[in-house]
Amino acid sequence: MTGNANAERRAELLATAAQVFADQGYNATTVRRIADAAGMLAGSLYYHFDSKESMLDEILSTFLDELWAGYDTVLAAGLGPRETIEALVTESFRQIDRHGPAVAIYQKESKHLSAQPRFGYLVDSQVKFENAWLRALERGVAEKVFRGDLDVRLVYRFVRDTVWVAASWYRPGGTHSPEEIARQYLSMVLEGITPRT
Amino acid sequence: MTGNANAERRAELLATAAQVFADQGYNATTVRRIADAAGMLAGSLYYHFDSKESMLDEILSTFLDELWAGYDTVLAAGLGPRETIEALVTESFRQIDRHGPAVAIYQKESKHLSAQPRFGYLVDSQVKFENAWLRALERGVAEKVFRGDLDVRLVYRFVRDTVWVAASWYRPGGTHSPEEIARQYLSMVLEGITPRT
Amino acid sequence: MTGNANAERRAELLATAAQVFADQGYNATTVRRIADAAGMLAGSLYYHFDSKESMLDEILSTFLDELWAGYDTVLAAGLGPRETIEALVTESFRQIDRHGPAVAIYQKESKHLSAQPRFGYLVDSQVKFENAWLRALERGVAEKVFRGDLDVRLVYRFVRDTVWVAASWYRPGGTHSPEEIARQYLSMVLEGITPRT
Amino acid sequence: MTGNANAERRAELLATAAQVFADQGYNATTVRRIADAAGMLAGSLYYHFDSKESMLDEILSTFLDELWAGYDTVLAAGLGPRETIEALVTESFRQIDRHGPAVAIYQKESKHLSAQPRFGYLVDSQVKFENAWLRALERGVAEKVFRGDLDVRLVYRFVRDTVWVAASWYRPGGTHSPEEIARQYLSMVLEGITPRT
DNA sequence: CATGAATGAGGATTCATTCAT
DNA sequence: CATGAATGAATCCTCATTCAT
Repeated sequence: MTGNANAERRAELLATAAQVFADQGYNATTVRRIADAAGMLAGSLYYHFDSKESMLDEILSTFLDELWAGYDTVLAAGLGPRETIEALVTESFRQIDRHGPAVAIYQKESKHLSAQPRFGYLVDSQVKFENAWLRALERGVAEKVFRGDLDVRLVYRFVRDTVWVAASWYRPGGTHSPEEIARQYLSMVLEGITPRT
Repeated sequence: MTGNANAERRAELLATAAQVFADQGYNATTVRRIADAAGMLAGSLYYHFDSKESMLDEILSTFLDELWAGYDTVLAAGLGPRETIEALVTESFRQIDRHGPAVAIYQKESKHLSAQPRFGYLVDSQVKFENAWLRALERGVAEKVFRGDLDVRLVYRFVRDTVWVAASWYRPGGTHSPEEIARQYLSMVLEGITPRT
Repeated sequence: MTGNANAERRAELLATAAQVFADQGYNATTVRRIADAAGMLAGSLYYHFDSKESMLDEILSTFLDELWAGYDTVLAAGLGPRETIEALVTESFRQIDRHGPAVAIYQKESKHLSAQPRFGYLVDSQVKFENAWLRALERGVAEKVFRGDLDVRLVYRFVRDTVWVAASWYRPGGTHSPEEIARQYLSMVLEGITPRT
Repeated sequence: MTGNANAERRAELLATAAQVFADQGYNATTVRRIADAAGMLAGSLYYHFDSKESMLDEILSTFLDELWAGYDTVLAAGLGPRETIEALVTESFRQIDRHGPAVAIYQKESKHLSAQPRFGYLVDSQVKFENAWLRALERGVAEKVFRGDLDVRLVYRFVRDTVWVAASWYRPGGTHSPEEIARQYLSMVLEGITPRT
């Protein structure tokens, strides 16, 4: 059971760190601030983690692991293009609900982290991500469930950004559940904001 | 002409700084890096600017000034709600085209900068921004040119994010002009990505 | 006992810093020099103190606190004017003996430090000081134990300077004890250097 | 005549510099501040002077040259010990009147400047100064015009400090002329502040 | 597990100084 | 003579990290 207690403590500390990273930015966050928020001294964190960077690493990779668990299930389900997009969006909002800070960190920091070998998996994930979405969109265009007069790449970015940027303002426990937000988002993305005649 | 040369040099250096800030993040950017990119020594920058922070300040306030010049013209034109939204979006993409780095910096840093009194104007701008968009959307719903079954606040965030996040990937001089991108974005936002019957 | 060890270390470091400040002047003293004298690295001082200025602050305010503890006792004792002057001078030499460096720093730096709000207490102290001495001198003139043909303000400065400047050459543990020096100073100040007939 | 105009300008600039050095301390004074006070840019000062240090050097050596011109006249006049002391004190106050800032600088900075070879003359001057005063005092004790029960070295410091410290508060053009101040100081030093029977 | 104290590598900033114009 | 722009060394300070207790 010791290992379990240990794992719980780690998770707790990582949640604290993620919160602070998301609020202040990774670089602007001092180890001391994390330690303050965790009720210990800066040096003490090094009993649990190798470095500030390894905290960031663990936060991001844990998040991506869970994200892909969800995505892979969706992608393996053999859904039609529109249903795939709907399921991916819904899954994404669930991740934002669960891993808000991690998503926010990912948004802000992933671009310049990608340069470091240690964070190469960010690039891998992004490529895999792009492929999955593009394939669904292209299938949709081919099957005429999506419009064919738009640049697919632009549509991809549009949908992707539309979903993930929500992490910057979404707060768990608010008025709307992630599923409700996903529903409205999808409605806008799919139907637009002007009324259908 | 001396004042002019001076102003030009400042603008040049600020453009360089903005580029680096956008690439690496404000905190992660060292003054030395900016100086390197400008072909001078770190200390020399202090002949032109008071501090790293004042460079950031000047970059952001210059951008916001130009942005509002454009927006105010649109808002004063007495357009209908749909035309207002179209004009605001198009204007926004023009700003992204012209002030790409400044927009990217604004996206990434404005949240935690807002806390500092020096950057209070970021909050002011954001409030004014939100009011302008919300009013146009609400008028549109009232006049039935926009759907009434959606949470207006959510629509606002959707459109806002949709537009500005583009700064993170848009590169001036690419295949699409800002107006073309605006056109396609608007088409998606207004009509959705599924074909109308 | 931990708090005690902490306080002791602080006091030790402040004594070192005071020594260096007194020798080289506050501005000319680098943090590194203080650290060298304390046997640590420059950065390590910041574990104990906020800034170079806060070291100076603590040195001066500690000194003034002790000085006023002594002075207030004298002033509350209800002595006659001559005895008051004698006691103040003697007390001053004791402070020079104990806080030599602090006194020297006070002499050299107080004038331009007074401008800063943080060091406003230097002005307060100086005013209180002047009042105490002037009152004693004036009482002495009224009671005819001091000469009435001299400008009291000039006498005040004369006595004041005469005492404190001694800090610039006095070294504890020399031939004369502070009391012996006070005795000879008082003898000169009160009787002059020409023999009485 | 160009040399003359040149010399005047130099003197003017040095007076300005001396004022600022005296007010803020040599180290705390930036070349830019001096230039501001002189109505020019920092770089321009280097047309007139080699360095900030050479300004200080010229200020101090000019002062000491004039001081010794006066002192040497007094010392060569063959006066008695008391008259010598009186004349030296009076001459000193005249120097304070004329070279106030230089005297103040000398007081504050000479101790740590003495270490540098360039300012070796400060030590020479001080030694010569001490000899002159000690001789006069010792002659006075021998001739019984000064008290013999005091440590001569202490008396020397007492008189020396008493005189020079006045530079820290003396402002030319005030109520008292330098001669009047000298008169009252001498009266105190010679007769003390208690009334003679 | 946690603390307290220190390390040492930067990083922003200051400033005397130079020099082409 | 003076300016404007730049240099580069030095300074204060921060902060991730280490480690004996």
